[in-house]
Amino acid sequence: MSKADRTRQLIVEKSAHLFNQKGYAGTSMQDIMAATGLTKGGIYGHFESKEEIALQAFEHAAALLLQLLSDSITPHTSATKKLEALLAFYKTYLYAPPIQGGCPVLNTSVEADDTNPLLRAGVVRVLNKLHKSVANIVRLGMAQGEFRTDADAERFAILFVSMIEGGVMVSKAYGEVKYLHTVLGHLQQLIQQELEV
Amino acid sequence: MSKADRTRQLIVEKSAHLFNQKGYAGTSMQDIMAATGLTKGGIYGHFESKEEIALQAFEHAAALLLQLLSDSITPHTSATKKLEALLAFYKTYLYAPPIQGGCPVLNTSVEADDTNPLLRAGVVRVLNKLHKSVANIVRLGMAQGEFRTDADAERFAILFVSMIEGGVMVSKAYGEVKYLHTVLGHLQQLIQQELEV
DNA sequence: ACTATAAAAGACCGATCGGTTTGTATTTGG
DNA sequence: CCAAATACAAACCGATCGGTCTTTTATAGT
Repeated sequence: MSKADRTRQLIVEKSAHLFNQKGYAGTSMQDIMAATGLTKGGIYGHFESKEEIALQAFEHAAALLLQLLSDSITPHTSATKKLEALLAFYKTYLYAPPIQGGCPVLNTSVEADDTNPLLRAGVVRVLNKLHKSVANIVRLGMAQGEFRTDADAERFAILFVSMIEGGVMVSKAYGEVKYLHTVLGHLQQLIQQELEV
Repeated sequence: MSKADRTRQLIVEKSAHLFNQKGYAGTSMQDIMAATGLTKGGIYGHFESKEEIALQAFEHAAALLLQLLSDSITPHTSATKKLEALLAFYKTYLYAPPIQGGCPVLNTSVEADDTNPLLRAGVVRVLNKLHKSVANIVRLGMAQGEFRTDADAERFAILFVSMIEGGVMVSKAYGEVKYLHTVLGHLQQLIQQELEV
């Protein structure tokens, strides 16, 4: 890994935390300089604009999240266990978030949906992956005979993702995990009542 | 209503739309000047800082939302009808939002939870009101014999609010109402399955 | 209508914004 | 180990940031 690549990665990782906590407009190049220990010359040698850094930072944060989710579900063969692994992941999410500042999809979406088409497009791509991930698990459960054959995988995936994002937002606002945990509890119940045979 | 009061209100109303779409950090005094047709002198005669405007703008947006929700539920006596009126309100929410830019609670919460304690405190207060509103309807339904006496009003309120916020966020990201509608459909189902006798 | 008062305009402030440029270190391939 | 290439520091740029202040204009009570 070349020096340039290492520096690029440093910038992306450090600014991912900044953007996720302070937002795109709320994060200045000064913030990125302080977090990386670099000067403007060093940063703009690798990126041509603050926006490009923000896009890369979001991609990094999203990739990390998707990787952790993937790591959670792959050990299990049972679809129920896979879904429960996702719930377990989010149960500790607010205590030890991979990127400080909460869910990058939620944060970026709310700031970018009316202002930044490129970031918004990135959010949509990640949301699609999340939906597909969950829906695929449901379909696997149907194929493995764990879940009802008339289950609606897409609908369940939408409920799963929306509810968790909502729970994360409310819990972050309050600074209490109770709200997210209530939502996760309901999702657990939903798996049993709507999916399992 | 004095000239000063009218101007204050103009500033609050116009900037509520701006902050809700572009965020606190993303909205400049220039934006507020352009939206109100006033100059800095005219604005800072009524507010002492941008933050004070943002706080008032959030209170205004939240009060408007709570008023519209109240207007939706008061005509009905049945608790089921009241809850369904809330669902109906959110069914058209993204088409004709009272304040452009989506849910002010969601938007403000996501930007402020890590950066602005005063705004975050406002968010918590509004979320409490929303939760109480829904929980009170559930308790009314229990008292009126519509809902099971063992229903958990607080838990239902948390699910109600979290799911809608999550649905709004995902639908706004996609620019499609499908996601919010799926969530609203599930809530309708939840009323029948978990609440009604 | 007149006058005391309040509201708004507009110039102005230092600080900071994102971004560029130039010179100096520091890598890196031969 | 050396030279061409690259990475970074630091000074610098115009524009814009939030906010102040003085002056002019408009409002309100009498």
